[in-house]
Amino acid sequence: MDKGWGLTLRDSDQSIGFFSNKPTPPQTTVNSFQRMFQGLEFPGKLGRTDDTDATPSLPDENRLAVNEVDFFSDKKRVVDDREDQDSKPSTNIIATTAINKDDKPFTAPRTSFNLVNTGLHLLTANTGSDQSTVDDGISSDGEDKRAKNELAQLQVELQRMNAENHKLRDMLSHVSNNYSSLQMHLLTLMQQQQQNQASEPALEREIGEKKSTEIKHEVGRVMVPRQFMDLGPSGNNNNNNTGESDELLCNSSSDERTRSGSPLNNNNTTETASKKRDHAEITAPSDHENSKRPNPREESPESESQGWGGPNHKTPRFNSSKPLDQSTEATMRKARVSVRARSEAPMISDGCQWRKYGQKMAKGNPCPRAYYRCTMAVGCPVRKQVQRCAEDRSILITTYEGNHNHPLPPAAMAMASTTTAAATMLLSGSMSSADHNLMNPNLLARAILPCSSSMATISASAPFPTITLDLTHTPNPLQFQRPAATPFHVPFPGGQPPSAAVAAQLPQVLGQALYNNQSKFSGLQLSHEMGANSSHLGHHQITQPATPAQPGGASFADTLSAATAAITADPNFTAALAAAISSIIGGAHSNNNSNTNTTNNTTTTNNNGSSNNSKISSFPGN
DNA sequence: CGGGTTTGACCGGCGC
DNA sequence: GCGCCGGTCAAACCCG
Repeated sequence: MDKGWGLTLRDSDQSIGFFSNKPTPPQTTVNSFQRMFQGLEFPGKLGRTDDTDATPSLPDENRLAVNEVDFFSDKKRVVDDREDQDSKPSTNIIATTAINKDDKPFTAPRTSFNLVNTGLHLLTANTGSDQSTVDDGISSDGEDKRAKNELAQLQVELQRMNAENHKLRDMLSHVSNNYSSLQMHLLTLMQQQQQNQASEPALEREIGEKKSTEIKHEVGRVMVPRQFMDLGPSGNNNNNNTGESDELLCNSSSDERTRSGSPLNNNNTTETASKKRDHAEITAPSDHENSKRPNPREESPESESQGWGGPNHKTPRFNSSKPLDQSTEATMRKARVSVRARSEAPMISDGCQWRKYGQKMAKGNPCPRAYYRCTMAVGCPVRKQVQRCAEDRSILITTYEGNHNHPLPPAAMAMASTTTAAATMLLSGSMSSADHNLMNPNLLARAILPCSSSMATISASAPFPTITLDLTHTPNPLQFQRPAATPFHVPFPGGQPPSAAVAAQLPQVLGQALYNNQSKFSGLQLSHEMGANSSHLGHHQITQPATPAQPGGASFADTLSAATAAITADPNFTAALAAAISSIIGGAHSNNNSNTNTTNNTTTTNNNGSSNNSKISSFPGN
């Protein structure tokens, strides 16, 4: 006897019903559905995974009695534990259960639901022997027992599904990160190819014929930014300097370094850096809580090699057995992303979890400098320094280093993307220490970031390449001329000092801007406007709307105009800024969905800052 | 009690 | 060689 059953999702004014005229309905009571759905995630519509034609029509014999129960009549909301849950419309679940005239319980095979948008697989728990009845509110003891059993089953199933959901989410994050890495890899290669074609003459003019050959050699090497996720050891790190780029971007993987047994080393590297630690430490990076280590100096590789650099970074653990591959880490200069923002809070929110591991009084600044390391994963090499500006203590300076070696929540991807993008760019500009003398970093910076202003500076000539986002100044739109020796500037649309919360998002914006600009202009600028006109493009883009500067065909100036309009129209700086950046980069990656998402997300962003939930944009795949 | 913070000590590089 | 300084450690402490 066919028994119909149904489930209706009511989203706003729309009701989506799923009815089955399969021979047997799911053996689940309404209350079971309710219990099952409570606590589950319903970001989207509900569907069925069986091949049943979900027609609302029921066989006549099934239309005997219908109980429609609002699962959430108790006003309990289904809480999506994901970060973006707030932005999702609430969905009420209505279960429509058809029963027999005589209220006999259904006998049903195991029927599965799919939460379409989430991959959640929802199975109605039942067994052939455990029959459930429609809960009419009047339960006998036997029914109570069955209900309890069913509840237990459902809870177990729910836990299992939640675990599966988490696993799937993690997998998705992982895949996304890998995608990002690969894309950056590709773009970097493309850029380098274009640089080879376009910039070498300029470089040769600039640095001389003799050294240009070295640069050609260098550029010809694969400077592959491997970051975030471990993409495996670089295949051609035999070169003395190549490893640096790898290091900058893939040093995040402490595991990799551990597996490799030793850091990369550079022949050019003075071995004094590693002389004292040669014996150490190819130890397992099981630290995280290094405070419990008996020998603190034998800490995880990343923590050793990923010191903040400067005169003190403890990079070098020279392993003489691998002199070539390991050399780079000794000379590794850490790419840093420094964010200056006005904030009264002790720390800007960037979506990551940090553990403070030290505080020092830095010279020349009465404010102490705090040291944090990422604790979202064991052995994550990412660290940051937080210090207030000596001149203006309302300005908080946060400096990030390293790349996360773990999946990131959306809120944390902003900073991670930034550091990666900045590192990529800085790598392109700074290369190795040896080549650094040959390569004008600003030259490369111009190539990567044709727009310039006063909002961000890139200091590739520092001991450690650092990009500084100065979010405390009003950008000067007229400042587009960059003397070759001055730091390179990156403009940030928006004419007011953003809050720290916004600052937490801006690195993402910058990162994406860098990222996109890098790909967008690497060929364009270098090939067409390299050199004296390198600053022209940035101005041009602002002032001449007709510039067809985007591969996607859209006018860059148009997008900037739109950005300006967005900024002026929207008091919400975050949203406006995101819209602006989205517009700016919109054409760079026509296939980059994140651009679209940028705008979309922006419109729903809570600008106040709690940046964790606001996703200005996401790196492709990050 | 576990995790985070504080803070003095320590380490290592660099400049003189 | 020595001192300075940035970065890190880790025991003690704090807090929920």
